[in-house]
Amino acid sequence: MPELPDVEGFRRVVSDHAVGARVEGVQVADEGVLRGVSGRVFRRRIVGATLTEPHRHGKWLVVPLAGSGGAERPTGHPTEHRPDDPSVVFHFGMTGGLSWVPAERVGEEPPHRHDRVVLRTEGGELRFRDMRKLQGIRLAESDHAVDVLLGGLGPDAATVTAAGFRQQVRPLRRQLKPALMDQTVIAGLGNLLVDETMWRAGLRPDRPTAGLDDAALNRLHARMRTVVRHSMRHGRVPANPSWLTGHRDPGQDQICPRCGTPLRRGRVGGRTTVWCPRCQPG
DNA sequence: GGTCTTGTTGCACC
DNA sequence: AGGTGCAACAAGAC
Repeated sequence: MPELPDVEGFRRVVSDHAVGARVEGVQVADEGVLRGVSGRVFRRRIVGATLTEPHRHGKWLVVPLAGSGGAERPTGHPTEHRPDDPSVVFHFGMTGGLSWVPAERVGEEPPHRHDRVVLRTEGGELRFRDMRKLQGIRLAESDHAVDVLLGGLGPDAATVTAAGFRQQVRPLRRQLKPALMDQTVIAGLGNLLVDETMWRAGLRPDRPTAGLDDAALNRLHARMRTVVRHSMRHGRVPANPSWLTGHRDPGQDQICPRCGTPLRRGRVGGRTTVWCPRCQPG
């Protein structure tokens, strides 16, 4: 599932329920989702720390910690994140997710077999579930380490300006869809969002980026922003009848909701791609 | 069995 | 250097 809007939904889960909570325990059911850190170190760093306001860049979710690891401090438990405090950094791959289970419901909601890591706080549990373990959880030791980790990403798809978008895309000489999927170009777009965006912009996914003038790039940017913002409100890419997303898959009608033409299905940039041959001519 | 999958990385190759 | 294609990661659906 997770593209930018899904990750935004996970950010809200943390923001709405877990900010200010002190981590009392960490269960690592499957160490395979921890990247670059052992379960032991991860647990030691996190237990006793307080979760602070999360932020998202593209498909990455950063949860900064206040205070870290074990030792009680004379001042009590700090609740302000400082630049040299660590952050928990999530990437959800294709099948990851984050949910909040309030303490009073923890008993009724037994662990799912794909719940890989659980952070327990007084108010409830933050559960990281991931079927395939294509990505996972990292621990960045400081804000600088977060910057290094995420430094290669392009501007976030939800906030990039038209000028920023043109600047990123214009120099490229490649197919449009793989360009937009590339997280170093624009961060946050996945397969569904990109197909939706190009369908609305009337551009074929396999057309070259070269030849798109400022007006075309501005239009593409505007469509992208509409798709991304609408999806963010839903916390996922909506399977709305007026969206390509509601028609693209076998089991759906696979008819363009705008013109009724049968949709085309193929591979572009190695990914399953759906487009309307009439609305998206060369 | 085979093929497919809403993500990313590393590598060979052009 | 920038771009492309493929395998790998892992686990399930059809």
